[in-house]
Amino acid sequence: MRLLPHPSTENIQLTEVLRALSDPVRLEIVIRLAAAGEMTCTVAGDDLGVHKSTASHHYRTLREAGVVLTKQEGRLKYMSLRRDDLESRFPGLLDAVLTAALPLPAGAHA
Amino acid sequence: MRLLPHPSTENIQLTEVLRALSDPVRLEIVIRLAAAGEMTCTVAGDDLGVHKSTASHHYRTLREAGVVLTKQEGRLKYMSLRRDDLESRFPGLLDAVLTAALPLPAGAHA
DNA sequence: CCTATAGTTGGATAGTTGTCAAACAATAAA
DNA sequence: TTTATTGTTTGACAACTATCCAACTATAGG
Repeated sequence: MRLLPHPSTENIQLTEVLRALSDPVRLEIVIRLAAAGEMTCTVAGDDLGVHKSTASHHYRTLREAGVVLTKQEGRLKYMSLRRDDLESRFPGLLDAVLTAALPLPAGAHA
Repeated sequence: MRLLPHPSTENIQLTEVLRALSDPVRLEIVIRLAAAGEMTCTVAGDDLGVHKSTASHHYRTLREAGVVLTKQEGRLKYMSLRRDDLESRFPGLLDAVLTAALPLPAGAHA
């Protein structure tokens, strides 16, 4: 099992995180990771409407911004949200973005 | 007093807000507005290290993203954060960004 | 070894962005 | 009316971005 290069928690920059999340394709990937937890690039990038190489660039952007953690096992690469790291660095930020991005669950009352 | 064109609250888009906030110069402007409330463009843009025309473009970006409200009085333009609009549209988002962007106040205990 | 799978890399391209400089517009004040 | 102030617009330009396609790498399985 190999870990790809990532920024350390204290080196995650706010503007880079915001920028990473500001692209609709990347935001969708983050939403999927939030809902399903760890998943391979293929699954995360399924039906995104972009070429696989484009998706690959987005994976890298998310990883380099410190939003996701990527580890390789065999020929698969697993991505997951760095929830704890982001929460400790920027409390409430990821939750606020996910709340804003997700449709309100059915049955939720205002 | 004239109001410049702004997106309505329900038309504020998450990705556009995130993108607007992802530039260091614009984030600094937002931080100043959060600290001092309404202020003129000149004051908001003082010592940003960019040309005034560059700052002007950033004002427009913030306005068009729905982050700030701009009204003209005489030859001055006053900008203010659309805190309530952003809070109702994306609860907790602006606060999380400001908390992340601001240095911890002296005397605050972890 | 051969083939399929998973994902990255590099090239090309079209569009966007941040920046400055210079000119402009609009209001206020002398 | 003339001048100063406030901010925008336009043009230019370099840098960056999102995208696709084709080629590539690496691992797994026959």
